[in-house]
Amino acid sequence: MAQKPSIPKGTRDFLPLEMGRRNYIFNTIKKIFQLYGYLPIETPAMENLSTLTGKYGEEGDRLLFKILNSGDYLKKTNDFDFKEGNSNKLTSLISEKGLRYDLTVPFARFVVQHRNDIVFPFKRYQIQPVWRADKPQKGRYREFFQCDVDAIGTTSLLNELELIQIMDDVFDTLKINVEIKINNRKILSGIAEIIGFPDKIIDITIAIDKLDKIGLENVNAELLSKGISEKAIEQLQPVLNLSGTNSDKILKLKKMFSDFNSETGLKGVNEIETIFEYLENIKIKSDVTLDLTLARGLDYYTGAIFEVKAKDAKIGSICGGGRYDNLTGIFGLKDVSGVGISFGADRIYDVLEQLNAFPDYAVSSTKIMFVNFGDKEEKYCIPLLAKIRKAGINAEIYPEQAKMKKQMNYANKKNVPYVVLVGENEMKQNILSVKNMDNGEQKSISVEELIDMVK
RNA sequence: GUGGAUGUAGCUCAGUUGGUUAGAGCACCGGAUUGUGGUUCCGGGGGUCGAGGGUUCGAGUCCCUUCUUCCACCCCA
Repeated sequence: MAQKPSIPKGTRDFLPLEMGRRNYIFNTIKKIFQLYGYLPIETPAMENLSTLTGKYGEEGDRLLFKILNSGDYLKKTNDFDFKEGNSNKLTSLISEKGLRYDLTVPFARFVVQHRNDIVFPFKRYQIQPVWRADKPQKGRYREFFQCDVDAIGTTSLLNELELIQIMDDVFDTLKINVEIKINNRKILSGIAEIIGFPDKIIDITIAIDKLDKIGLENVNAELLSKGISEKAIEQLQPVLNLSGTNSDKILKLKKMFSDFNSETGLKGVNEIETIFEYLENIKIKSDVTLDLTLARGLDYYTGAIFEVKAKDAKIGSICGGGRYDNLTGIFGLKDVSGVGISFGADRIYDVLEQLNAFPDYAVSSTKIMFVNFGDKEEKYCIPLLAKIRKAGINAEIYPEQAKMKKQMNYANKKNVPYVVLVGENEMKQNILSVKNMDNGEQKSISVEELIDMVK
């Protein structure tokens, strides 16, 4: 019985047209990464679960795709495990591998494992799919591509600057208007410290991250429900209402942190200030704004955090990242700081589609097609084809001796600009009848002339 | 994980208060036209009406379950 073909929820097939467009995105990103001296690496689709779990917070663990052990995957379990109903424990017994959730954690693992084979500071880029067991919706897929750039083994803020330049370059080249938001985890820590709830930093950041979405009142309500005192929330208000230019904000924050003697907060502000100082000397097309409500959920960020939003399209962030001081520590390599960002290729695709901003790039497909008239003609055409291909021109011969109409139709649908007809007459005279599919004109020329014409 | 909408031909969709053999456009295949495509005309193939169960003389249509896709929340690229 024929079954209806389908693919898993949240995954997609890509047609040739879509692949052309996707490659346009990947190629521009890749080119810019290389321009800044980053080198490519790849890591496997699956990692040991021990590498992945606990790195993305509770929510992240839930979204990990786990792979069932091969063979009799139940052999390590017993009746008690099932009766107990502890699915976390059960999972560890039947699954030891999972699909990667992002490219940053596998990269940290990679750095530790290959520390003797790479040169520090190590600048790498990586363009590969990642998987999340999320519920799919607009701009959210279960399999999607991330394009990561990270510099690891250096605390220099020049890296942060470079990443901003890369973001600006990429979106300028792709012609997407964006706002680059920047913040610093140390500032957020400083604030949590000042208001007396340093342990609640995660709850606080998640709440204020929602400010532009749910409004000030709801944020305050959420903070209260997370056990933050009213007095502390009161203290937080000037921060939430912080406005003005980037330098205004920096000045106000500086004052606040020195008044309250918060070393961490001050350090964060200084970092931000340095980055903005760097930016003064170069041209950046995108808006770069200091946004204190930018929190980002990932637990491992310790310094700068970035997020990019498209101004003219309604979709989540299309790029994000930050600095992590101790990601390699979990794998046994201490004191290696890194910073990186990740471009969401699939969302960028959606934005470009919404904006109708894909260029009319030349699809690199067949330029010349030979019509197939019969056995004798086939044999005559084969060396001609070889010659054309040798000259670097994409060419093909219709593989069957089908009706003219069918062959012409094929060429037409594939947008082949030139069709070559070689029958008895042409063979006798040693010429080709070449039809221009745009205007329908046809002329008799030699192979050499054809090559010159198409080249 | 929570809530809402959705599903009819390969695609986009009609289908009356439940009533004969479920339709259209596009796409596909063939012919008009055996060495000339994109236009036109004529013809043709294609459906477990998402799946399973129920109500009914009778279900694409009503009810239940389940799955898919989309949207919102959570979270995120």
